[in-house]
Amino acid sequence: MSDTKLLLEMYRRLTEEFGPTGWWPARTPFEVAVGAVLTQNTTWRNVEKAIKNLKEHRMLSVRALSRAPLSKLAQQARPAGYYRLKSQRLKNFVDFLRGEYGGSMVRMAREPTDRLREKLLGVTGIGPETADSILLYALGKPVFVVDAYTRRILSRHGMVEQEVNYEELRRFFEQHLPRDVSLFKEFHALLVRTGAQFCKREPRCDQCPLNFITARGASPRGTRAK
DNA sequence: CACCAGGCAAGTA
DNA sequence: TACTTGCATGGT
Repeated sequence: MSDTKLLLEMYRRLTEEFGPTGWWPARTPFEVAVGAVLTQNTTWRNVEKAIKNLKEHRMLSVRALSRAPLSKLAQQARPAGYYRLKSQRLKNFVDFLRGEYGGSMVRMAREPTDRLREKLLGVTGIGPETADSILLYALGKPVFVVDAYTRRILSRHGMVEQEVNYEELRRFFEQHLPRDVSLFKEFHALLVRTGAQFCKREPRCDQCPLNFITARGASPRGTRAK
């Protein structure tokens, strides 16, 4: 089976299992970007608390985040973990957004995707996954987001090498899938959902909707991605 | 109690 | 370039 067919079959089964996820949950593109920073190496559950704090203190806007003292921002970001780092990273992003695009996500979205991606990666605290999450989920650009679960799931099923780097894995999806923003959004969300439920340190591959993949040297038991 | 979560940058050799 | 370490709360 071709990689394309296999990926689409994975997607079909995951959709069948979980239905549409509707990810990313946020009211505005800016809120997506804030969430993307806060969720670095952190469960969404903890991020929700931080977002809620920011909302309750009316700090979830470009202006408010820009004006707020770092210490106050850090206080609200606390439940998301790494809060001193992340509050500074939010500041970095907002400074960038204001400096380059007058604080407008809409204006930022007009930048050609490749160039914008490079510029986002230049902001301290925004790495590949955070940049791509902003591009895809906040701005609707056709960029596939890769994360730890994506790598773990694909390598465990023998579809890529375990040591595949971020760019290679991203290209794998973008080359083998139709260039469809809704598909990219939903597929990545489903991979995370599946990973979180079935692919943790004690994998439950017998219950995983992806366990139909057996013909590619899959070694689902005991293989840890890290 | 130990371990880990949807990363990232900075330091070392 | 390749590897290591710090960052931090909250859930299991």
